[in-house]
Amino acid sequence: MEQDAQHLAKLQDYYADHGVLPPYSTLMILLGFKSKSPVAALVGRLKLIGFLESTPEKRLKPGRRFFERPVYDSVRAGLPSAVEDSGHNALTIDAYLIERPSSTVLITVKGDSMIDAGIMPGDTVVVDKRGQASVGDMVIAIVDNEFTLKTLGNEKGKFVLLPANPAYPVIRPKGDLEIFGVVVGQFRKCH
Amino acid sequence: MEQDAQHLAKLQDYYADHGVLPPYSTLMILLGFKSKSPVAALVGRLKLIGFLESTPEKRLKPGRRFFERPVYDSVRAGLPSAVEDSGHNALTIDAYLIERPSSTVLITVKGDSMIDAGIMPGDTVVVDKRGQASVGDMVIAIVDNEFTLKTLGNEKGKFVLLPANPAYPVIRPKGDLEIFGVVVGQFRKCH
DNA sequence: TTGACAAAAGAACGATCGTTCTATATTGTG
DNA sequence: CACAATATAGAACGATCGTTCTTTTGTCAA
Repeated sequence: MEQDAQHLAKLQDYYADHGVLPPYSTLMILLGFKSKSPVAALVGRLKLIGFLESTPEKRLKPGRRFFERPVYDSVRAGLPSAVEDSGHNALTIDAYLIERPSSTVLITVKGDSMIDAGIMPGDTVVVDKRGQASVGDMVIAIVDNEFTLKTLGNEKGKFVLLPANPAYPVIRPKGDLEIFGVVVGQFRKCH
Repeated sequence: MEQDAQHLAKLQDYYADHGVLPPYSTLMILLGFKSKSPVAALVGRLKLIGFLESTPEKRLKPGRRFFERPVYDSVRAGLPSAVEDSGHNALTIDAYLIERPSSTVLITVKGDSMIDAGIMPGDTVVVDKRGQASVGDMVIAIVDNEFTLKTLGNEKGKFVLLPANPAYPVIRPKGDLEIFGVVVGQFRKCH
């Protein structure tokens, strides 16, 4: 159906508002139907293409592609509002940023020592917890019992922590360097 | 009850897995009860303190505080396992960055004209499609049939587009200015 | 050991769920 | 305009929902 995209959009907004998908009866009103039959048909279609699923208790739940968003290029190539698109240019942010969920944590950034790397105070970084890193990686290191976000560098065979802000000094650990994890992504909300 | 915290944690995990809260019958099994009464009591308690709510259809839904997570400073507070938080209130990055799914699209950034605003080439910005914006908003404007990412400014009563990079000029549209949407978030994958 | 209280088990209730069927309305086509 | 194909309206179904009640079990204090 042609309207499926709009109906799906309403469903997604409803979920964003309420944290829950509505039952058929509410869905019926929400979409402007006067009976449940078209709702059942719509749900069936959205299930087939992966936007909805059913729980074992026969309730509606978000499907695999429910959180996908369309991706535009900077060059305006028309209006790809197509939901029926096979998802070639659509992605969910979580799946994109997080490759190993079990070892991934999020850390809020304090300070502007990495500002030249495009990481600003208040940003959240996606960190893959692992004790080892390579030179050039952006890492969360533990210095003086605090988390520190820096780029891992090498100076005369020893690891050093490089800020991305000329106002900050290079950190040269006296003993060995404890690495908490490697930064694999970053995100920020504007206001 | 003492165990309420653990039960709530199981509920939160279940929601993170399924995107849905379970009915009492499933909840009963999930929490290890053999009847629904203790579940009803637990739900009642969690509702009182704002972690759960009921929909008009009498279904369970996440309450105001359901997505709360403990906030830690970047000061390492002892337990490395307790660090797994970001300070924001959502279980998924998608839900955190996207408030209006139906009008939200993602646009990949080309060029470094907004680099001082922490937006680098290759980043993806989260854009809420709307034709109107306020001075100071970061906007996607349409100039010469291409998307342009700039801050909306005001100069002698006329809208202008301000880059966040001294190497770029201020854009002063001759006619009227077409706004595609407002940037509400940004994210980036590191390699 | 006994008694008092709290928590859980179990059963029963009307209401609402999602599904499915037929009947009616709408649309497109020749 | 008439007909065929679709989509929606409406009604009915058993199943499951969340609630509430009574009964049983468990726990601590006297």
